[in-house]
Amino acid sequence: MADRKYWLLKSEPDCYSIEDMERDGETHWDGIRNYQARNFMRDDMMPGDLAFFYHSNANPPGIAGIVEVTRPGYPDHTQFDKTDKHYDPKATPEEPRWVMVDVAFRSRFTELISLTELKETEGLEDMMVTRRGSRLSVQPVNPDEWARILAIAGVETT
DNA sequence: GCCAACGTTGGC
DNA sequence: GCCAACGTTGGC
Repeated sequence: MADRKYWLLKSEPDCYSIEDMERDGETHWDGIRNYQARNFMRDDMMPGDLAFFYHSNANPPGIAGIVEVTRPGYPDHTQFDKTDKHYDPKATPEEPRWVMVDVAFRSRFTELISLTELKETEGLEDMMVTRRGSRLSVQPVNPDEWARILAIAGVETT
């Protein structure tokens, strides 16, 4: 797949971990409430794209595995649900504000690649996640960075 | 728990 | 449109 794109998706393992992802097999990536992240999901993520599953707010934080996008952006149902933490009173089904994608489990790394290790790896200096203060929860990853990280993980191909 | 680095909100 | 106040993210 020549035009496949690569991503990094953050999730707090206390909330939803790579183990949960492996167990579920597939899930909605809902609850994203940041416009830049939304735009990536709405405009750029396509089925077949691959993403690192990143554990944030974790000890240690880092990349835990890989998921594949299986459905492109569509309205995030939690924005309409008054009982949901991510309810948005300004969103309507006619004019939804937030989107989600579906992702499927692909692999879980034998060992998590910690943020410290990412920061120490040559060639990853420009990744958003290795830069201080980066809070974006959906980030593009370039093919070179993707390959370098797979090499660390000891994964042959994906 | 602290706090830096944001993004959002709302008064003006 | 400016910007201060506030809320959130997320490493440490």
